[in-house]
Amino acid sequence: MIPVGKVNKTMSNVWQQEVLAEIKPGGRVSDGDIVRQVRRAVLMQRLPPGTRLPEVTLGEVFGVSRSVVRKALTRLASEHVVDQRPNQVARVRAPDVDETRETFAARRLVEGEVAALTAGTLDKRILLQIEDRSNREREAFLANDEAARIEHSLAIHHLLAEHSPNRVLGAMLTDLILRTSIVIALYKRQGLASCYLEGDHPRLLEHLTKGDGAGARGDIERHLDSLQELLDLGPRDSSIDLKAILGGSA
Amino acid sequence: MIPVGKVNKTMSNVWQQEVLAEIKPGGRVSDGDIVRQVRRAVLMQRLPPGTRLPEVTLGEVFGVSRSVVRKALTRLASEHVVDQRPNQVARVRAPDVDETRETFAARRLVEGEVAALTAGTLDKRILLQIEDRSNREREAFLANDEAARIEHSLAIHHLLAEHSPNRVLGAMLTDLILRTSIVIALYKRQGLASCYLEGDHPRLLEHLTKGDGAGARGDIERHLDSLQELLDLGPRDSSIDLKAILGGSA
DNA sequence: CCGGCATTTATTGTATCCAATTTGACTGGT
DNA sequence: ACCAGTCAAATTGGATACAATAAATGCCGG
Repeated sequence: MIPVGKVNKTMSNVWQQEVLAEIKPGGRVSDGDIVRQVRRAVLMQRLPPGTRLPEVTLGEVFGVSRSVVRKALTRLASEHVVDQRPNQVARVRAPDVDETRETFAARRLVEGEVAALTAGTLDKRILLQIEDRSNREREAFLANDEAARIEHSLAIHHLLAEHSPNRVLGAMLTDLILRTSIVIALYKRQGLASCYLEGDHPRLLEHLTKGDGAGARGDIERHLDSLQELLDLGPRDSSIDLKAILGGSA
Repeated sequence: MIPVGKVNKTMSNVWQQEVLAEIKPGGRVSDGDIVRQVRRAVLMQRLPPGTRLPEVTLGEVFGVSRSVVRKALTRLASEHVVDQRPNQVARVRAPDVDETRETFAARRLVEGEVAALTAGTLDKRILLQIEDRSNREREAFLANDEAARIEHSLAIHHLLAEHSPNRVLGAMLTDLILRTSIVIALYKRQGLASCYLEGDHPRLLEHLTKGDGAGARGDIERHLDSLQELLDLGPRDSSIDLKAILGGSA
Protein backbone atom coordinates (compact mmCIF):
# COMPACT_ATOMS: atom_id res chain seq x y z
CA MET A 1 0.00 0.00 0.00
CA ILE A 2 1.29 3.39 -0.93
CA PRO A 3 0.29 6.27 1.33
CA VAL A 4 -0.19 8.84 -1.36
CA GLY A 5 -2.77 11.07 0.26
CA LYS A 6 -1.07 12.14 3.42
CA VAL A 7 2.29 13.80 3.36
CA ASN A 8 3.76 14.29 6.78
CA LYS A 9 7.50 14.71 6.82
CA THR A 10 8.95 14.95 10.27
CA MET A 11 11.17 17.78 9.25
CA SER A 12 13.46 18.21 12.21
CA ASN A 13 16.08 15.87 10.79
CA VAL A 14 15.86 17.67 7.49
CA TRP A 15 16.70 20.98 9.10
CA GLN A 16 19.87 19.68 10.62
CA GLN A 17 21.14 18.78 7.19
CA GLU A 18 21.52 22.47 6.50
CA VAL A 19 18.70 22.52 4.05
CA LEU A 20 18.57 26.22 4.49
CA ALA A 21 21.99 27.71 4.40
CA GLU A 22 21.71 30.52 6.87
CA ILE A 23 24.94 32.11 5.76
CA LYS A 24 24.45 35.77 6.48
CA PRO A 25 27.84 37.15 7.39
CA GLY A 26 27.35 40.85 7.72
CA GLY A 27 23.93 42.20 8.56
CA ARG A 28 21.00 40.42 10.13
CA VAL A 29 18.45 38.35 8.36
CA SER A 30 15.38 40.05 6.95
CA ASP A 31 12.09 38.50 5.93
CA GLY A 32 13.14 38.83 2.31
CA ASP A 33 16.16 36.63 2.96
CA ILE A 34 13.94 33.93 4.42
CA VAL A 35 11.60 34.17 1.49
CA ARG A 36 14.46 33.73 -0.94
CA GLN A 37 16.02 30.84 0.93
CA VAL A 38 12.80 28.92 1.37
CA ARG A 39 11.79 29.57 -2.22
CA ARG A 40 15.11 28.26 -3.40
CA ALA A 41 14.98 25.23 -1.14
CA VAL A 42 11.50 24.35 -2.40
CA LEU A 43 12.65 24.79 -5.97
CA MET A 44 15.62 22.53 -5.39
CA GLN A 45 13.35 19.95 -3.77
CA ARG A 46 15.26 20.13 -0.55
CA LEU A 47 11.93 20.98 1.06
CA PRO A 48 9.46 18.52 -0.46
CA PRO A 49 5.75 19.38 -0.73
CA GLY A 50 3.86 18.90 2.48
CA THR A 51 6.85 19.72 4.63
CA ARG A 52 5.85 21.43 7.86
CA LEU A 53 7.32 24.90 8.37
CA PRO A 54 6.72 25.85 12.02
CA GLU A 55 7.41 29.46 12.82
CA VAL A 56 9.67 28.80 15.79
CA THR A 57 11.79 26.30 13.90
CA LEU A 58 12.34 28.67 11.02
CA GLY A 59 13.10 31.39 13.51
CA GLU A 60 15.78 29.27 15.15
CA VAL A 61 17.30 28.33 11.82
CA PHE A 62 17.63 31.92 10.73
CA GLY A 63 18.28 33.35 14.16
CA VAL A 64 15.30 35.66 14.20
CA SER A 65 12.05 35.75 16.12
CA ARG A 66 8.65 34.65 14.94
CA SER A 67 7.65 38.16 13.85
CA VAL A 68 10.06 38.10 10.95
CA VAL A 69 9.22 34.53 10.05
CA ARG A 70 5.53 35.30 10.00
CA LYS A 71 5.96 38.06 7.49
CA ALA A 72 8.09 35.80 5.34
CA LEU A 73 5.49 33.04 5.45
CA THR A 74 2.72 35.46 4.51
CA ARG A 75 4.72 36.55 1.51
CA LEU A 76 5.53 32.97 0.54
CA ALA A 77 1.85 32.16 0.75
CA SER A 78 1.01 35.01 -1.62
CA GLU A 79 3.60 33.53 -4.00
CA HIS A 80 1.83 30.18 -3.79
CA VAL A 81 4.93 28.52 -2.38
CA VAL A 82 3.47 27.59 0.98
CA ASP A 83 -0.01 26.87 2.23
CA GLN A 84 -1.04 28.94 5.22
CA ARG A 85 -4.28 27.96 6.92
CA PRO A 86 -5.63 29.50 10.14
CA ASN A 87 -4.27 27.87 13.27
CA GLN A 88 -2.27 25.34 11.31
CA VAL A 89 1.38 24.99 10.51
CA ALA A 90 2.42 26.39 7.20
CA ARG A 91 3.32 23.65 4.73
CA VAL A 92 5.14 23.56 1.46
CA ARG A 93 2.39 23.62 -1.11
CA ALA A 94 1.67 20.64 -3.32
CA PRO A 95 -0.38 21.63 -6.36
CA ASP A 96 -2.51 18.82 -7.78
CA VAL A 97 -2.41 17.73 -11.40
CA ASP A 98 -5.31 19.94 -12.40
CA GLU A 99 -3.62 23.02 -11.07
CA THR A 100 -0.44 21.89 -12.77
CA ARG A 101 -2.14 21.81 -16.15
CA GLU A 102 -3.73 25.17 -15.50
CA THR A 103 -0.43 26.67 -14.44
CA PHE A 104 1.20 25.48 -17.63
CA ALA A 105 -1.63 26.84 -19.73
CA ALA A 106 -1.35 30.20 -17.98
CA ARG A 107 2.38 30.31 -18.45
CA ARG A 108 2.05 29.37 -22.12
CA LEU A 109 -0.26 32.33 -22.61
CA VAL A 110 1.75 34.85 -20.63
CA GLU A 111 5.26 33.84 -21.61
CA GLY A 112 4.25 33.54 -25.24
CA GLU A 113 3.02 37.11 -25.18
CA VAL A 114 6.06 38.33 -23.30
CA ALA A 115 8.36 36.65 -25.79
CA ALA A 116 6.47 38.19 -28.69
CA LEU A 117 6.59 41.63 -27.09
CA THR A 118 10.22 41.32 -26.13
CA ALA A 119 11.54 40.12 -29.49
CA GLY A 120 13.69 42.80 -31.05
CA THR A 121 13.73 45.01 -27.98
CA LEU A 122 16.64 43.48 -26.09
CA ASP A 123 20.00 45.15 -26.24
CA LYS A 124 23.13 43.21 -27.00
CA ARG A 125 24.17 42.85 -23.38
CA ILE A 126 21.02 40.94 -22.46
CA LEU A 127 21.16 38.81 -25.57
CA LEU A 128 24.71 37.85 -24.69
CA GLN A 129 23.61 36.88 -21.19
CA ILE A 130 20.94 34.62 -22.66
CA GLU A 131 23.42 33.07 -25.04
CA ASP A 132 25.84 32.49 -22.21
CA ARG A 133 23.19 30.80 -20.10
CA SER A 134 22.11 28.71 -23.02
CA ASN A 135 25.64 27.47 -23.58
CA ARG A 136 26.22 26.75 -19.94
CA GLU A 137 22.90 24.96 -19.75
CA ARG A 138 24.04 22.57 -22.46
CA GLU A 139 27.40 22.06 -20.80
CA ALA A 140 25.76 21.32 -17.47
CA PHE A 141 23.49 18.82 -19.18
CA LEU A 142 26.41 17.05 -20.80
CA ALA A 143 28.24 17.03 -17.47
CA ASN A 144 25.14 15.58 -15.79
CA ASP A 145 25.05 18.52 -13.38
CA GLU A 146 21.29 18.73 -12.97
CA ALA A 147 21.28 21.54 -10.40
CA ALA A 148 23.38 23.78 -12.61
CA ARG A 149 21.31 22.91 -15.67
CA ILE A 150 18.09 23.94 -13.92
CA GLU A 151 19.69 27.12 -12.68
CA HIS A 152 20.77 28.20 -16.16
CA SER A 153 17.48 27.24 -17.74
CA LEU A 154 15.58 29.21 -15.13
CA ALA A 155 17.88 32.17 -15.63
CA ILE A 156 16.99 32.35 -19.32
CA HIS A 157 13.27 32.55 -18.68
CA HIS A 158 13.90 34.90 -15.82
CA LEU A 159 15.82 37.26 -18.08
CA LEU A 160 12.84 37.27 -20.40
CA ALA A 161 10.47 38.11 -17.57
CA GLU A 162 12.74 40.78 -16.19
CA HIS A 163 13.20 42.61 -19.46
CA SER A 164 9.66 42.37 -20.71
CA PRO A 165 8.57 45.77 -22.04
CA ASN A 166 5.33 45.11 -20.20
CA ARG A 167 6.46 44.91 -16.59
CA VAL A 168 3.06 43.81 -15.33
CA LEU A 169 3.17 40.77 -17.55
CA GLY A 170 6.81 40.34 -16.63
CA ALA A 171 6.00 40.12 -12.93
CA MET A 172 3.22 37.66 -13.65
CA LEU A 173 5.64 35.56 -15.63
CA THR A 174 8.13 35.54 -12.78
CA ASP A 175 5.45 34.07 -10.57
CA LEU A 176 4.46 31.49 -13.17
CA ILE A 177 8.06 30.40 -13.77
CA LEU A 178 8.40 29.67 -10.07
CA ARG A 179 5.15 27.73 -9.94
CA THR A 180 5.88 25.64 -13.00
CA SER A 181 9.34 24.84 -11.68
CA ILE A 182 7.82 23.52 -8.50
CA VAL A 183 5.34 21.28 -10.26
CA ILE A 184 7.97 20.08 -12.71
CA ALA A 185 10.05 18.93 -9.78
CA LEU A 186 6.91 17.33 -8.35
CA TYR A 187 5.61 15.50 -11.36
CA LYS A 188 8.71 14.77 -13.37
CA ARG A 189 8.44 11.24 -14.76
CA GLN A 190 10.41 8.72 -12.75
CA GLY A 191 13.65 7.59 -14.31
CA LEU A 192 13.88 10.73 -16.37
CA ALA A 193 17.36 12.06 -15.91
CA SER A 194 16.64 15.60 -17.00
CA CYS A 195 14.16 17.91 -18.64
CA TYR A 196 16.67 19.24 -21.11
CA LEU A 197 15.22 20.07 -24.49
CA GLU A 198 18.03 20.40 -26.98
CA GLY A 199 17.91 23.41 -29.20
CA ASP A 200 14.85 25.08 -27.74
CA HIS A 201 16.67 27.92 -26.09
CA PRO A 202 19.11 28.65 -28.92
CA ARG A 203 16.17 28.78 -31.33
CA LEU A 204 14.33 31.18 -29.06
CA LEU A 205 17.42 33.34 -28.80
CA GLU A 206 17.64 33.59 -32.55
CA HIS A 207 14.06 34.73 -32.92
CA LEU A 208 14.46 37.21 -30.08
CA THR A 209 17.55 38.61 -31.77
CA LYS A 210 15.94 38.87 -35.19
CA GLY A 211 12.88 40.50 -33.72
CA ASP A 212 10.57 37.73 -34.90
CA GLY A 213 7.81 38.01 -32.30
CA ALA A 214 5.56 35.35 -33.78
CA GLY A 215 8.48 32.97 -34.02
CA ALA A 216 9.50 33.60 -30.42
CA ARG A 217 5.95 33.01 -29.23
CA GLY A 218 5.87 29.74 -31.11
CA ASP A 219 9.18 28.69 -29.60
CA ILE A 220 7.92 29.31 -26.12
CA GLU A 221 4.64 27.53 -26.69
CA ARG A 222 6.31 24.48 -28.16
CA HIS A 223 8.96 24.52 -25.45
CA LEU A 224 6.34 24.49 -22.71
CA ASP A 225 4.28 21.84 -24.46
CA SER A 226 7.31 19.58 -24.68
CA LEU A 227 8.14 20.26 -21.06
CA GLN A 228 4.64 19.38 -19.94
CA GLU A 229 4.76 16.13 -21.87
CA LEU A 230 7.73 15.08 -19.80
CA LEU A 231 5.50 15.14 -16.74
CA ASP A 232 3.38 12.35 -15.36
CA LEU A 233 0.03 14.02 -14.86
CA GLY A 234 -2.02 10.84 -14.79
CA PRO A 235 -5.55 10.59 -16.11
CA ARG A 236 -7.37 13.55 -17.59
CA ASP A 237 -10.15 13.76 -15.05
CA SER A 238 -9.67 13.01 -11.38
CA SER A 239 -13.41 12.63 -10.67
CA ILE A 240 -13.68 9.71 -13.08
CA ASP A 241 -10.76 8.13 -11.32
CA LEU A 242 -12.49 8.39 -7.99
CA LYS A 243 -15.67 6.89 -9.35
CA ALA A 244 -13.86 3.89 -10.76
CA ILE A 245 -12.11 3.19 -7.45
CA LEU A 246 -15.22 3.49 -5.33
CA GLY A 247 -17.39 1.63 -7.85
CA GLY A 248 -15.41 -1.59 -7.46
CA SER A 249 -15.78 -1.95 -3.72
CA ALA A 250 -19.40 -0.81 -3.34
CA MET B 1 0.05 75.44 -11.00
CA ILE B 2 -0.89 71.90 -10.35
CA PRO B 3 1.17 69.99 -7.78
CA VAL B 4 1.22 66.67 -9.55
CA GLY B 5 4.46 65.20 -8.26
CA LYS B 6 4.02 65.08 -4.53
CA VAL B 7 0.95 63.59 -2.96
CA ASN B 8 0.80 64.02 0.77
CA LYS B 9 -2.69 63.86 2.20
CA THR B 10 -2.88 64.59 5.88
CA MET B 11 -5.20 61.71 6.42
CA SER B 12 -6.38 62.08 10.00
CA ASN B 13 -9.42 64.11 9.02
CA VAL B 14 -10.25 61.59 6.36
CA TRP B 15 -10.40 58.79 8.90
CA GLN B 16 -12.89 60.55 11.04
CA GLN B 17 -15.26 60.73 8.13
CA GLU B 18 -15.80 57.01 8.49
CA VAL B 19 -13.99 56.22 5.31
CA LEU B 20 -13.61 52.73 6.57
CA ALA B 21 -16.84 51.46 7.97
CA GLU B 22 -15.65 49.34 10.84
CA ILE B 23 -19.02 47.74 11.35
CA LYS B 24 -18.25 44.31 12.67
CA PRO B 25 -21.12 43.35 14.94
CA GLY B 26 -20.40 39.79 15.98
CA GLY B 27 -16.83 38.56 15.93
CA ARG B 28 -13.61 40.47 16.00
CA VAL B 29 -11.85 41.95 13.04
CA SER B 30 -9.41 39.78 11.15
CA ASP B 31 -6.67 40.83 8.76
CA GLY B 32 -8.86 39.72 5.88
CA ASP B 33 -11.54 42.20 6.92
CA ILE B 34 -9.03 45.03 6.87
CA VAL B 35 -7.79 43.96 3.47
CA ARG B 36 -11.32 43.99 2.08
CA GLN B 37 -12.24 47.32 3.62
CA VAL B 38 -9.09 49.10 2.50
CA ARG B 39 -9.32 47.55 -0.95
CA ARG B 40 -12.88 48.74 -1.27
CA ALA B 41 -12.08 52.21 0.03
CA VAL B 42 -9.26 52.55 -2.48
CA LEU B 43 -11.53 51.34 -5.25
CA MET B 44 -14.19 53.87 -4.31
CA GLN B 45 -11.55 56.61 -4.20
CA ARG B 46 -12.28 57.31 -0.59
CA LEU B 47 -8.60 56.67 -0.01
CA PRO B 48 -6.83 58.56 -2.81
CA PRO B 49 -3.39 57.47 -4.06
CA GLY B 50 -0.56 58.59 -1.85
CA THR B 51 -2.64 58.45 1.29
CA ARG B 52 -0.58 57.48 4.31
CA LEU B 53 -1.69 54.35 6.12
CA PRO B 54 0.11 54.25 9.49
CA GLU B 55 -0.19 50.97 11.31
CA VAL B 56 -1.34 52.46 14.60
CA THR B 57 -4.04 54.56 12.98
CA LEU B 58 -5.46 51.61 11.10
CA GLY B 59 -5.26 49.60 14.29
CA GLU B 60 -7.30 52.19 16.16
CA VAL B 61 -9.88 52.41 13.40
CA PHE B 62 -10.44 48.69 13.38
CA GLY B 63 -9.87 48.14 17.06
CA VAL B 64 -6.97 45.74 16.67
CA SER B 65 -3.29 45.89 17.36
CA ARG B 66 -0.51 46.48 14.91
CA SER B 67 0.14 42.77 14.42
CA VAL B 68 -3.10 42.31 12.54
CA VAL B 69 -2.69 45.52 10.59
CA ARG B 70 0.79 44.51 9.58
CA LYS B 71 -0.40 41.27 8.07
CA ALA B 72 -3.17 43.08 6.25
CA LEU B 73 -0.74 45.63 4.82
CA THR B 74 1.62 42.92 3.66
CA ARG B 75 -1.23 41.25 1.84
CA LEU B 76 -2.40 44.54 0.34
CA ALA B 77 1.12 45.15 -0.87
CA SER B 78 1.17 41.79 -2.61
CA GLU B 79 -2.09 42.80 -4.28
CA HIS B 80 -0.42 46.00 -5.49
CA VAL B 81 -2.92 48.13 -3.60
CA VAL B 82 -0.45 49.75 -1.24
CA ASP B 83 3.23 50.55 -1.39
CA GLN B 84 5.22 49.16 1.49
CA ARG B 85 8.84 50.27 1.76
CA PRO B 86 11.23 49.52 4.60
CA ASN B 87 10.95 51.93 7.51
CA GLN B 88 8.35 54.03 5.75
CA VAL B 89 4.65 54.45 6.11
CA ALA B 90 2.57 52.35 3.80
CA ARG B 91 0.83 54.44 1.18
CA VAL B 92 -1.97 53.89 -1.25
CA ARG B 93 -0.24 53.06 -4.49
CA ALA B 94 -0.43 55.38 -7.47
CA PRO B 95 0.48 53.58 -10.68
CA ASP B 96 1.90 55.86 -13.38
CA VAL B 97 0.55 56.03 -16.92
CA ASP B 98 3.03 53.50 -18.23
CA GLU B 99 2.00 50.93 -15.69
CA THR B 100 -1.60 51.75 -16.46
CA ARG B 101 -1.14 50.91 -20.12
CA GLU B 102 0.73 47.76 -19.24
CA THR B 103 -1.96 46.71 -16.80
CA PHE B 104 -4.61 47.16 -19.45
CA ALA B 105 -2.59 45.17 -21.97
CA ALA B 106 -2.12 42.38 -19.46
CA ARG B 107 -5.80 42.30 -18.61
CA ARG B 108 -6.73 42.28 -22.28
CA LEU B 109 -4.60 39.21 -22.78
CA VAL B 110 -5.72 37.36 -19.67
CA GLU B 111 -9.39 38.25 -19.64
CA GLY B 112 -9.65 37.58 -23.34
CA GLU B 113 -8.33 34.09 -22.82
CA VAL B 114 -10.52 33.52 -19.78
CA ALA B 115 -13.60 34.62 -21.72
CA ALA B 116 -12.71 32.31 -24.58
CA LEU B 117 -12.14 29.39 -22.24
CA THR B 118 -15.26 30.09 -20.24
CA ALA B 119 -17.66 30.47 -23.16
CA GLY B 120 -20.10 27.59 -23.20
CA THR B 121 -19.03 26.22 -19.83
CA LEU B 122 -21.20 28.31 -17.52
CA ASP B 123 -24.37 26.81 -16.13
CA LYS B 124 -27.65 28.66 -16.26
CA ARG B 125 -27.44 29.94 -12.72
CA ILE B 126 -24.24 31.87 -13.40
CA LEU B 127 -25.49 33.17 -16.73
CA LEU B 128 -28.59 34.49 -14.99
CA GLN B 129 -26.43 36.23 -12.42
CA ILE B 130 -24.50 37.92 -15.20
CA GLU B 131 -27.69 38.94 -16.95
CA ASP B 132 -29.06 40.33 -13.72
CA ARG B 133 -25.93 42.37 -13.09
CA SER B 134 -25.98 43.60 -16.65
CA ASN B 135 -29.55 44.83 -16.31
CA ARG B 136 -28.92 46.46 -12.98
CA GLU B 137 -25.79 48.09 -14.35
CA ARG B 138 -27.86 49.76 -17.05
CA GLU B 139 -30.50 50.84 -14.56
CA ALA B 140 -27.90 52.32 -12.25
CA PHE B 141 -26.42 54.21 -15.19
CA LEU B 142 -29.80 55.65 -16.15
CA ALA B 143 -30.41 56.58 -12.52
CA ASN B 144 -26.99 58.27 -12.38
CA ASP B 145 -25.97 56.03 -9.48
CA GLU B 146 -22.29 55.74 -10.29
CA ALA B 147 -21.31 53.68 -7.26
CA ALA B 148 -23.92 51.04 -8.00
CA ARG B 149 -23.02 51.00 -11.68
CA ILE B 150 -19.37 50.31 -10.90
CA GLU B 151 -20.33 47.63 -8.44
CA HIS B 152 -22.45 45.75 -10.97
CA SER B 153 -19.92 46.13 -13.74
CA LEU B 154 -17.17 44.81 -11.49
CA ALA B 155 -19.38 41.92 -10.45
CA ILE B 156 -19.75 40.78 -14.05
CA HIS B 157 -16.03 40.57 -14.65
CA HIS B 158 -15.58 39.06 -11.25
CA LEU B 159 -18.02 36.29 -12.08
CA LEU B 160 -16.00 35.55 -15.17
CA ALA B 161 -12.78 35.34 -13.17
CA GLU B 162 -14.36 33.23 -10.48
CA HIS B 163 -15.79 30.65 -12.85
CA SER B 164 -12.89 30.41 -15.22
CA PRO B 165 -12.14 26.75 -15.95
CA ASN B 166 -8.51 27.70 -15.50
CA ARG B 167 -8.37 28.84 -11.90
CA VAL B 168 -4.80 30.06 -12.16
CA LEU B 169 -5.77 32.47 -14.91
CA GLY B 170 -8.93 33.25 -12.95
CA ALA B 171 -6.93 34.36 -9.93
CA MET B 172 -4.67 36.44 -12.10
CA LEU B 173 -7.68 38.07 -13.65
CA THR B 174 -9.10 38.92 -10.23
CA ASP B 175 -5.91 40.78 -9.48
CA LEU B 176 -5.95 42.58 -12.81
CA ILE B 177 -9.57 43.64 -12.45
CA LEU B 178 -8.71 45.29 -9.15
CA ARG B 179 -5.69 47.04 -10.58
CA THR B 180 -7.47 48.34 -13.66
CA SER B 181 -10.33 49.59 -11.51
CA ILE B 182 -7.89 51.59 -9.44
CA VAL B 183 -6.23 53.20 -12.42
CA ILE B 184 -9.57 53.88 -14.09
CA ALA B 185 -10.60 55.83 -11.02
CA LEU B 186 -7.25 57.58 -11.16
CA TYR B 187 -7.08 58.53 -14.79
CA LYS B 188 -10.71 58.91 -15.79
CA ARG B 189 -11.08 61.94 -18.03
CA GLN B 190 -12.35 64.99 -16.21
CA GLY B 191 -15.95 65.84 -16.88
CA LEU B 192 -16.74 62.31 -17.86
CA ALA B 193 -19.82 61.30 -15.94
CA SER B 194 -19.34 57.58 -16.27
CA CYS B 195 -17.45 54.80 -18.00
CA TYR B 196 -20.59 52.99 -19.09
CA LEU B 197 -20.31 51.28 -22.44
CA GLU B 198 -23.78 50.50 -23.68
CA GLY B 199 -24.29 47.02 -24.98
CA ASP B 200 -20.84 45.63 -24.24
CA HIS B 201 -21.89 43.36 -21.41
CA PRO B 202 -25.09 42.06 -23.01
CA ARG B 203 -23.12 41.20 -26.14
CA LEU B 204 -20.52 39.36 -24.08
CA LEU B 205 -23.26 37.47 -22.28
CA GLU B 206 -24.72 36.30 -25.57
CA HIS B 207 -21.39 34.95 -26.80
CA LEU B 208 -20.74 33.26 -23.46
CA THR B 209 -24.15 31.63 -23.61
CA LYS B 210 -23.77 30.45 -27.19
CA GLY B 211 -20.30 29.13 -26.45
CA ASP B 212 -18.65 31.40 -28.97
CA GLY B 213 -15.18 31.65 -27.47
CA ALA B 214 -13.65 33.74 -30.22
CA GLY B 215 -16.59 36.13 -30.06
CA ALA B 216 -16.32 36.46 -26.31
CA ARG B 217 -12.61 37.17 -26.57
CA GLY B 218 -13.30 39.87 -29.12
CA ASP B 219 -15.96 41.39 -26.91
CA ILE B 220 -13.58 41.62 -24.01
CA GLU B 221 -10.75 43.04 -26.06
CA ARG B 222 -12.94 45.70 -27.61
CA HIS B 223 -14.55 46.46 -24.26
CA LEU B 224 -11.17 47.05 -22.65
CA ASP B 225 -9.92 49.08 -25.57
CA SER B 226 -12.94 51.36 -25.34
CA LEU B 227 -12.49 51.64 -21.61
CA GLN B 228 -8.86 52.61 -21.97
CA GLU B 229 -9.75 55.29 -24.49
CA LEU B 230 -11.91 56.95 -21.89
CA LEU B 231 -8.79 57.55 -19.81
CA ASP B 232 -6.45 60.49 -19.95
CA LEU B 233 -3.05 58.86 -20.22
CA GLY B 234 -1.20 61.81 -21.65
CA PRO B 235 1.58 61.59 -24.23
CA ARG B 236 2.94 58.30 -25.44
CA ASP B 237 6.46 58.63 -24.12
CA SER B 238 7.33 60.37 -20.86
CA SER B 239 11.04 60.77 -21.69
CA ILE B 240 10.24 62.87 -24.77
CA ASP B 241 8.01 65.00 -22.62
CA LEU B 242 10.81 65.60 -20.16
CA LYS B 243 13.21 66.61 -22.90
CA ALA B 244 10.79 69.13 -24.33
CA ILE B 245 10.26 70.75 -20.93
CA LEU B 246 13.93 70.96 -20.01
CA GLY B 247 14.96 72.03 -23.50
CA GLY B 248 13.06 75.30 -23.29
CA SER B 249 14.77 76.64 -20.17
CA ALA B 250 18.32 75.45 -20.87
C1' DC C 1 14.38 85.39 4.89
C1' DC C 2 16.66 81.20 4.32
C1' DG C 3 19.58 77.04 4.89
C1' DG C 4 21.85 73.81 7.74
C1' DC C 5 21.97 71.31 12.17
C1' DA C 6 20.28 69.31 16.43
C1' DT C 7 16.37 67.74 18.81
C1' DT C 8 11.96 65.88 19.16
C1' DT C 9 8.22 63.27 17.38
C1' DA C 10 6.10 59.77 14.52
C1' DT C 11 6.43 55.35 12.73
C1' DT C 12 8.15 51.00 11.68
C1' DG C 13 11.19 46.65 13.09
C1' DT C 14 11.82 43.03 16.31
C1' DA C 15 11.36 40.28 20.38
C1' DT C 16 8.57 38.44 23.83
C1' DC C 17 4.49 37.35 26.54
C1' DC C 18 0.01 35.15 27.12
C1' DA C 19 -4.31 33.24 25.21
C1' DA C 20 -6.61 30.19 21.91
C1' DT C 21 -6.41 26.39 19.03
C1' DT C 22 -4.91 22.29 17.11
C1' DT C 23 -2.36 17.94 17.37
C1' DG C 24 -0.91 13.84 19.26
C1' DA C 25 -0.51 10.56 22.75
C1' DC C 26 -2.32 8.01 26.45
C1' DT C 27 -5.84 5.63 28.92
C1' DG C 28 -9.87 2.99 29.86
C1' DG C 29 -13.64 0.57 28.39
C1' DT C 30 -15.68 -2.72 25.12
C1' DA D 1 -7.58 -4.82 18.73
C1' DC D 2 -10.42 -0.75 18.48
C1' DC D 3 -12.82 3.34 19.66
C1' DA D 4 -13.86 7.42 22.48
C1' DG D 5 -12.56 10.68 25.71
C1' DT D 6 -9.18 13.28 28.11
C1' DC D 7 -4.96 15.51 28.94
C1' DA D 8 -0.39 17.37 27.51
C1' DA D 9 2.51 19.34 24.06
C1' DA D 10 3.12 21.94 20.02
C1' DT D 11 1.79 25.72 17.46
C1' DT D 12 -0.42 29.75 15.95
C1' DG D 13 -3.01 34.36 17.02
C1' DG D 14 -2.76 38.66 19.04
C1' DA D 15 -1.04 42.34 22.07
C1' DT D 16 2.56 44.88 23.98
C1' DA D 17 7.24 46.71 25.04
C1' DC D 18 11.36 48.34 23.44
C1' DA D 19 14.85 49.45 19.82
C1' DA D 20 15.85 51.49 15.33
C1' DT D 21 14.79 54.42 11.84
C1' DA D 22 12.69 58.20 9.31
C1' DA D 23 10.14 62.53 9.40
C1' DA D 24 9.14 66.92 11.42
C1' DT D 25 10.19 70.65 14.15
C1' DG D 26 12.60 74.36 15.88
C1' DC D 27 16.77 76.87 16.56
C1' DC D 28 20.49 79.60 15.17
C1' DG D 29 23.80 81.83 12.23
C1' DG D 30 24.24 83.94 7.91
